[in-house]
Amino acid sequence: MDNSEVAKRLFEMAEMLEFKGENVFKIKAYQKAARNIEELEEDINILRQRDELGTISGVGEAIEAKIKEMLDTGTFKAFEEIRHTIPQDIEEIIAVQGIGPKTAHLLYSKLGVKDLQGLLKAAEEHRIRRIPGMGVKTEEHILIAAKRQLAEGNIGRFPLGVALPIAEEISKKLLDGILIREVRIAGSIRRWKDTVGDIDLIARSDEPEKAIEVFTVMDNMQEVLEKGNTKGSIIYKGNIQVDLRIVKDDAFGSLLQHFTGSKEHNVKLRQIALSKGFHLSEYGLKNATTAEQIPFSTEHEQYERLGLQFIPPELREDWGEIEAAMEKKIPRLIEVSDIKGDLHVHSNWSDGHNSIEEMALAAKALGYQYINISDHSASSKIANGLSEKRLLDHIKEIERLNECIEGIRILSGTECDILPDGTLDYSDELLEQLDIVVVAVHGSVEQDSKTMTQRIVSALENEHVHILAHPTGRKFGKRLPFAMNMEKIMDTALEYGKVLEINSSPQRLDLNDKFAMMARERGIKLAINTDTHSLEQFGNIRYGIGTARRAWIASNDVINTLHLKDICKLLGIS
DNA sequence: GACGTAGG
DNA sequence: GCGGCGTT
DNA sequence: AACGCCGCATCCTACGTC
Repeated sequence: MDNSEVAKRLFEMAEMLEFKGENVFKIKAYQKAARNIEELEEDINILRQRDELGTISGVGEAIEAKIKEMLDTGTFKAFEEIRHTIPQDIEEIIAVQGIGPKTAHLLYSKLGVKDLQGLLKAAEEHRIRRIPGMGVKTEEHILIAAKRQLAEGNIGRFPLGVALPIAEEISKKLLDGILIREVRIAGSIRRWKDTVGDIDLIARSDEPEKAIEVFTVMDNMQEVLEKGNTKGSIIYKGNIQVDLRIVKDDAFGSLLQHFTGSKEHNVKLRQIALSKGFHLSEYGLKNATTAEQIPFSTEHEQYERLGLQFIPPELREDWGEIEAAMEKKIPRLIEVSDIKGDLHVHSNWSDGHNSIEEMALAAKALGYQYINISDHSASSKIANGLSEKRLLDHIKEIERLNECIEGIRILSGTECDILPDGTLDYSDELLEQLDIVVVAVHGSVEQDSKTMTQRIVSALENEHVHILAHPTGRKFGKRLPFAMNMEKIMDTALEYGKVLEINSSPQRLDLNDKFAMMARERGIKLAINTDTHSLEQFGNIRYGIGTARRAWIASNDVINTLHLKDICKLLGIS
């Protein structure tokens, strides 16, 4: 077992103890030990060999013995014993809105509820309201929440590309009335996380209660979860939860910061505040001795008061940004306006909707200096991929257009399939005639890790290749990432000077934040492209930029921030 | 007012 | 359950 | 050195129910 597996077991143990209603501090002790093991630099097996398990903070006599047992046998007795006393599907019950470990345990011990179906039945038969402590309202809520949980297509998290447009739509509607002056999207959407659990909004209003009221009766509202003085919570069309929070204007910055999170970032900020003698909350700082409240109308002021440089929302994950901000070492992150061209664009020659000319003019209108028309290659039959002959015509057409369109350079490219054996879909002679060669895996996506890795490595070794598009192939709700060894692929990309793509399509966002960070740390250059198939999809660039910012990426890590002249020089384009 | 749940 | 503290 | 005692709580807040 490695560190994370040991930590996971300890976390599970804590959860089970919580369900059992064990001593809170005991639960916390397990969680603390697990957290510290997770963050450990060294391999726990090596610590064990040196008999230094006890030096891990939070690991005492009892947990040390359990870790040893785990390292030897893969589990420990106390874990197995307690597991048999707890129903298997308890997690799906705790996942129901409004039910936590205490209620789950109560329902189990009094009614024998051990899975979602049982919960539904208990609610329908009105058995829940008879338990002391539970009432009619609680039962009604459980019934609705359990049904929602069981509903078809309930996936829990939503791709950012689904949630953000809904958040924008709701924000606009809320601003229609006169009660609400300003709405801001907060939470994980504001941090540009690739999937989000809910939509978090904050607003400014002189009459918070009325504003919340308006929110809870808005169009497409399906269910009201909460309606208070400063906060409302609804289920919106599409089964997505939306929370709205309102505070007075003077604390708007504090609220925005709080509701943007992440939770881990907030906890750390609050610890810093404590060390300076303050309590931090969504209302601002409170002097620990005098209880004086200090609200902040902007996030900038609040960070500054804590002795920190301003931290962009995308970095607020407790991935080292707070330490960097203390030393004033937050980098200047890439922005949409840094992008000078799009290197992955489709036209109606393959599966795009618009002509090359239309795409070029749209890009020019965005202020781009160049686009790479990268239509599919012959093997992508469904995508109307270009035969060798059609590719030659494609090249000629681009030549012709470049002569008559001013103000933007159309690069002649391809999105060439990497065939299952690692060879490319076009001959080297043909690839040589192109300005930019983008390669990607499309078919045979089920290959095992070794084969897939070698397939991509072979492609990257080809001297004509410039960019690997959507490297992991994932598509939200449709396809998991390929089985592949990303380390090896990155090693190869670095060795051969190849560029990895951050594909901005909101169903892909591939590379994701973590892999993009890994690439940046290794010094691999990136390209942030839209993979657009229509004029509107150029707008997806914001998703790719958001992902890049989460990876701490700066303008100079990305090749399509270069001016036309410089990118031509870099890629050897005449 | 206590408790449980949920939110970042 | 951990770990710092005072006590023996 | 061994033992028992006791505070701890990754932070701070809102809402609904009983």
